[in-house]
Amino acid sequence: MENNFFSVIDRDGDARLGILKTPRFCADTPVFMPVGTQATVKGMLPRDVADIGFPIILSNTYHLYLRPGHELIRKMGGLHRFMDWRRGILTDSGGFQVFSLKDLRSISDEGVTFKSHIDGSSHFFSPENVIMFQESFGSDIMMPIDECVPPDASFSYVESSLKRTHSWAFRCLKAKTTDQRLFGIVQGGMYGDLRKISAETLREGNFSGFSIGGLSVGESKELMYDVLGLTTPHIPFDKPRYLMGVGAPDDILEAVERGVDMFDCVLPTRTARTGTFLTADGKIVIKNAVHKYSAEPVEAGCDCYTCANFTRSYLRHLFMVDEMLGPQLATIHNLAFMYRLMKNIRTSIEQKKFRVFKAGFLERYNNKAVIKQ
RNA sequence: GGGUAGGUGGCCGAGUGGUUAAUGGCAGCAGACUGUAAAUCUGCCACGCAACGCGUUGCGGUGGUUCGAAUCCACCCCUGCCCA
Repeated sequence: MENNFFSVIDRDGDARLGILKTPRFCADTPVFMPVGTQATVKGMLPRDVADIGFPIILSNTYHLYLRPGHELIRKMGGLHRFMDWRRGILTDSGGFQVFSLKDLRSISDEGVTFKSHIDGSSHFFSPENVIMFQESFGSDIMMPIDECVPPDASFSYVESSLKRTHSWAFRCLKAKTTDQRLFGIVQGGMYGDLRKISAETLREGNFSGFSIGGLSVGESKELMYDVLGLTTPHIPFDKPRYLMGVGAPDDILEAVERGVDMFDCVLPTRTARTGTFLTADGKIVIKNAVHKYSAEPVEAGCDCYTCANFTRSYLRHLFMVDEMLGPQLATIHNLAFMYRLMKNIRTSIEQKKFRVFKAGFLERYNNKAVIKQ
C-alpha cells in the first residue's frame, strides 16, 4: 500500500516538490494544513476552506475524544461525514496536549493519564486506544501518541522520554487495523544527537511518513532551524516529512529549505480571530487607528473573498464592534494567504528558484512597508 | 416655592478622614499569539518633562475644620424625582 502515497517529483537544493495521495485527497507538497481541532476550522465553512484550495486539514484526537467522543463520531459515519469535510484529515493524537496540558496529566511507560480540562475527569491515553480512537474517526493520516518535551528539558530526560515515545510509536503501528496512514514522530528535544537517533530508530518501522515534533515550543527560531537541519537528513528521502505545529511564514520557508513537506499551524486562524492579518508586507493589526479611513483592501492583489470585497476600514469596524464576521473574514484571508504562500513555494521549487523566492519574500515580509492610509 | 436623592478622571461606577493620581467595567491606544483549555491574553490610558523617575493639577464651586479631606462643616451652583 505504500507505493502511491507519496512521491518526490522535483527538487531545488533540499527543498522538495511532491505529491501526497490517498483515496480521498491529493495534495501537492509542500502543503499547509489548516487546523480544525474540534472538527471545525474555527469560523470557516468547510466549503470556504475547500474553495481556497486546501486538500487536507488537521483535527485532534484529545479534543474529539472528550467531546463528542470517538464512539459518537463513529456512529455518525466518521469524522469526514460528521463535519462535512470530504477531503483529507490528519488527526493529531493528543501528543501536543501532553505538552500544553502538562499540569493536567501524568506519564508512564504504559501511556498518559489526563485530567479533562473541561470537567476534571480522568482519562487514559495509550498507544493502542489512541489508534482505536483515530480509526473511529476515520482520519486519513494518524499520529501516534508521543511526548512533546519542553525546550529546556535536560539531555537525560529527553533521552528517556525518547525511548518511551519510540516504543509508543511501534505499539501504535502494531495496534493499527485499517489502511489509514500512520506516521512516526521524531522527537529529541533540542539535541541533534537525539534527533538523529530518533529518526534512525523510527525509520526501522513501517511508517507512512515522519513527523517532526517538539519544535516551535518556545525555543528561538535560530535554534529551531538548527535542530531541524540536524533532523531532516536522517529521515528517509522518499517519505513525507511533516513539521508539526509550524508555522509562521518565515519558519515555513526555512523548513522547506531543509526538506520539509507538510505543515500545520493555528497561527493564521488564531491570529485572524484576534484581528491580525498576514500579508506579503508583514502582519497588519486591523484595529490600529491608521486603518480607520483606509479604503484599501487588506492586501492588494489578494484574490480572497475578503480582499476582493471589503476595505480595511470596514474590517476594522467589524473588529471594533466585535462582530463575528470580522474573525470570519480575517480567517478567510489568512488561510488564502497561506495557501498562496505554499503555492508560490511550489512554483519556485519547480523553477529552481526557491532561494531567490525565499529571499525576496522575507525581505518584503520583514520590512513592513509604510502602511497606506 | 417645599421635600428628597445626588454631583468622582471620555462614559458608567467604587471609595465616606490617612498604604488615593484615586478599585472596577466600558470606550480608546498599542502588543502578543507556532501539532488551539484562545472570538483569548498582556501593557498603557489627568497634564508636563532631560520620563522605568520627577514635577504640577485633581473627586461641582468657594471658604473652613484637621498634622492630614474625594471623604467632616458652611454657603453657593447644578441635576433627577415627588408635592405645590
